[in-house]
Order: sequence, then structure tokens, then C-alpha cells
Amino acid sequence: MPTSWADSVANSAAENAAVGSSANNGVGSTSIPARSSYVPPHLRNRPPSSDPPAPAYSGPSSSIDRPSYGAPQGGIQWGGPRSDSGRPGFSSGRIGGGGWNSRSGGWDRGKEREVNPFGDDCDAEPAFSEQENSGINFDAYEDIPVETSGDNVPPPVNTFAEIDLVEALNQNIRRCKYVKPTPVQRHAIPISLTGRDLMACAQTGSGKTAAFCFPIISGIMKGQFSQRPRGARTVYPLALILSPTRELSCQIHEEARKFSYQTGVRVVVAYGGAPINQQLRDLERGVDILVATPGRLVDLLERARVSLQMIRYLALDEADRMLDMGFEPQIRRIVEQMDMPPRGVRQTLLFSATFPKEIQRLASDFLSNYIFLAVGRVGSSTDLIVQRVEFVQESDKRSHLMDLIHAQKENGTHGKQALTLVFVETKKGADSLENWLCINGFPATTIHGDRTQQEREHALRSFKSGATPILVATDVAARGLDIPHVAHVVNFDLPNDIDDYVHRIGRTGRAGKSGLATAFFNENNSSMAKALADLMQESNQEVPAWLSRYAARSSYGGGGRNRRSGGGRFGGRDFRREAPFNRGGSGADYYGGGNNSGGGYGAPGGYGGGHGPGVTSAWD
DNA sequence: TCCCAAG
Repeated sequence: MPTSWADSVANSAAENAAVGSSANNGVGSTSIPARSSYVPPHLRNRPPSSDPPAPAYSGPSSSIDRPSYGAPQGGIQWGGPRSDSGRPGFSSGRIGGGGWNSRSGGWDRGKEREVNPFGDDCDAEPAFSEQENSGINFDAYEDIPVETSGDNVPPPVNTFAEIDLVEALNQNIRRCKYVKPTPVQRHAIPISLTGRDLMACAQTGSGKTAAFCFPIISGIMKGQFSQRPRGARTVYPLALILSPTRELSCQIHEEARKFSYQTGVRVVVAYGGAPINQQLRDLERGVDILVATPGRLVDLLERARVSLQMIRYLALDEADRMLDMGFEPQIRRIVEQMDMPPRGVRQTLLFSATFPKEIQRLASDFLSNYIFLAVGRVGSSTDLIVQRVEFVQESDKRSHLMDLIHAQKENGTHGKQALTLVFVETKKGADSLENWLCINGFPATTIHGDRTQQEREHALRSFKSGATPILVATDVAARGLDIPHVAHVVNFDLPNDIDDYVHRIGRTGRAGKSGLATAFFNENNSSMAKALADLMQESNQEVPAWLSRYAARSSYGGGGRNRRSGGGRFGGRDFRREAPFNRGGSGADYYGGGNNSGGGYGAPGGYGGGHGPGVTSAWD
């Protein structure tokens, strides 16, 4: 696989050398598209004109374990922004065609037709600046312990000003009213800017999206990328951001558009359930950052409407979910079996609030000499969330829910500014409960995978606006969704996995605000008792005595049929630290893994992060 | 079971 990549690098170098002549006329769906070589992150910031015409890639740097790719003969890629004018034949049917490196195209496009995503000129949607972003309660994030491991971890920053981001991005950060970076941003952004791969754990609602978007946008703006191929109908994004649900992809897209406003960096979203034609048109107008759900992306790749050849940045949001059973084959296919540059060549960023060790092990297939980062103290942001567990028989759940909501109404915690999010186990159960609530006079709506995308989006809007202040949801809404004013999360049915519980309750208590989470527990959930009791204890929550008894009783039975974390619950620690101990155990097959795409796992080597062995993090 | 393409 590296060979073919190197080959195509060489090919494209040759093709690029011919730019301006008509030699490129062969570019089409079947030929190898022209593109020049990869420029490694540590060389990217150089002004093109002052750089010697050196090979784009001169082998692995001392500190970064990157496979070496045959350095294509150089000069070509440093030639500075190239004029497109010599290739009149290829702009037909495409506007701008390229994205960032058609520099002029990028800037002009940004200035001329970009819709202002901040809604400055539209009061109808005050959402962005007022709700989510200002008013982050930084006091809630004081004294948060941070754990890093890996080689040469760059130091954190304290302000956005000391980060070398491009000015246009800084301006957008101000527009967002971000005054200072959140803890995960303080650490993750400098790491990402040095070009290192990263596995980052940070509590729900702590600003992870910006933490991976800023370095990507900045890197794209500063990078000297070759002219991307044009013609055909294939587009070549520079960055790919994958997430497990359509709504989350939409949300990331909206955020990323704000961050990239007037930067010329173009962000496009592609997800299923929506007509593909509009998405194809969006793509054809040019794309630098593609935000997508896996299924639709595979579709686009199969249609050859998207190529991953030029990907420099790969970000997986909710990365542990993306590598969980259901998604892992698709992700592997996208990342390892399409035309994406291998790990070490691209930069890979994985983010989640939870990272079980087994998933970390899988994830290391996609990473090269990465830094592990965990931000949060024991209990972390979840101790902003008051957690309650109530023993409720299955048959009593509905009336009990009704009691809760009545109580909320009485003390003013229900309504437009105090939304209630109710999680259930199944899609049918969601419909049924929604219906029952409506019949009983509680305006509710529901979101789950059996609803059409239109219905899903309408439900979310209706909930956010307060028109239906109760949303009944399956786990489709468990992760990542940033819904302001969720005052109460009810686990009507507990999940079977404690990590899912963490994500669900994380829909409240965001951006340093407090929240309430209530869980209905009965015999059917006894396998969750221990994990739940432990989590609550770590989060400084009061654990009911009856739950502790359940926990003691059920713990011998295996502590939950947690599909992922055989041992430690959260896996917030870098699994590499414990790898030697795991070797004889269930992870024995790990080192021999047959799936290594690039010649074995870069030995975990020096964990010299400077942490004592006793350090515990929020994920323990 | 949940989520990830359509048809």
C-alpha cells in the first residue's frame, strides 16, 4: 500500500510538472489525478517563495514516526499558488473547482457568496453567540487534572492569542465570543498544530469540536497544498471529519462553518436520509473539509464523487463509538481500504468523552506515534450534573415520569428554558412513550432511527425551540448533540453500557452549567448496578444504599455486560501504559494483529509523560 | 438494541 501511494506521488509529480502544457488533458475518472506530494506538517508553515525547491517529503523526522515515502523530485510543490488559467478546459461545470489551493478561488468565494453563519444580520437566530458559547463557566473547569502520554508533548497554552492561528480564524473565535480556550482546547490545539496524531478524552460539553476544527482550518490555510485535480466529477477534500449520527454531523458542520467564515476554507456536510443531489452540488462547488456520516460517505466514494487521496487531516468525533462493533468495519473500509493516505502521512485526531481500552487498542491501528490526552478530574464535568437513581418497576415508569414532570412544572424547571430529554431503549418504545405523553397533555416529540430525516430534524428543532419541551430519544441523541437549556435528562430505560450513560447525561450540564439526570432502575438493570454506583461515587454523587446493595450482589456476575470494556470501565488512561500487563490476557492477539496496514504498530515506546503511576483521571 | 446508504 505504501508503494502505491509513493507511486502515485511520483506520477502526480510528473503530471504536475506538465501543468500549463496540455499534458493534463488525460485527467478524468480513470486516470490518476494530478496532485503533488505531501508536505509534512513540520514543513508547512514556510512561505513558498523562500523555500528551496527541496523534496516535499524528506523522510521521517526525528520525533515523528512517519513512514518514509519516496521523495518525489522536487520543486514542483513549492512553486506557489498556481494559476489556473492555463487549463481552460477543466473549469466547465464547476465553480471554483478547487477549494483552498486555487487561492483566488478560495478567497473570492468566501467574500462574495458566503452566508454569514453568525446570523449577525438575522435576529431570528440568536442561538450561536448567546447560548452555547458565551457564558462558559470556566470556574467549573479550574483544577482539572490533565494526563498526557507520548513522546515530546507540546506544552499547553493559556490564551488563544498565544496560539499561532491565522488571523481570519482568530476573528471568528472572537465572533464566537470564546474568550479563552477550554482545558481540552488548551492542550489539544498545540498538540495538533505540531502535526502529531492525537487521542483525546475530555468530558462532555467541554469544547471538543473547536479543539479539532481550529488546527485543521489553520493547517489548511497555512499549508502549501498542490493544485487539486479538476475535471471529472470527483472532489478531493483535504480534511475528513466523521461522526456517528446525521444530526451530529450537521452540528459539526454548522460549527466548522462559523470557524471558517471568510477564511476561504470550504466545509461541506454529507449524510444519509437526505437527497444526495443537493449534497453533490455542494461538493462540486468545492470542498476543503468534508463532514460526513460513514454510510453516505461510502456511497460517495463508490460513486467516485469523492476521493480521499488528498486527505491531510482525519478526525473521528465520538471516536470510541466509531470504532465500536457496529461502525468499525465501515470506518476501516473508509480509512484503510480506500485511497486515503496511510497513518503517519495524514494527521489523525480522535476525540471522545469515553475511550475504553479495547477501543484504544483498535484505534491505534489508525494512529502513528500519537499523544494520548485525558482532561478531567475524577468525576470531571459529570459532577456538575446531579445524578439521581430511583427504583422504578417497569410498569410504573410512565406514571413516575409524569410525577417528575409535574414536579418540574411546579418548581419552574420545565418549559422553553428547561427542556427534558428522555432516553429509552428502543425505537418502538420511543414512539409509544411520545404518544402517551402527548395524550396526557405533555407536548413531546421523538427522535430515532426509524423516523425520516425530515422528521428527525423537525423533532430536534421543535425541542430546541421549546415548542415541545420533552424529547423522547434513542441513543441516536446520546452523543455529541449540543442542545442548550436541557435541564433534565431522564434515563427512562438505562443503557446496557455505562459509557452510553455518561454520554446521555452529558446532554445536560454543558459548558460548565449544571444539570440534573434521573435514572429509572429496576431488576432488569442489575448488571449495571456496580458500574453505575462506581461512577456516581466518583462524581461525588450520593449513592442510594439499595443501589450499593445491588452493586455488591451483582458484581461477581461480571459487573455489567459491558460490550467494550472488559476490565476498567472508562479507559481514560492511555492503554499503552498498561499494555505490558495486558499481554498475557485477553489482549494477547493484539501485538500480532493481522490487520496492520503499515508494517506493525509503532512501538508504544517512551511513555515518559512525566506522570507518576498513581495518576488517575476522570476515566480512571 | 442502537446507529451508520438507498431502494
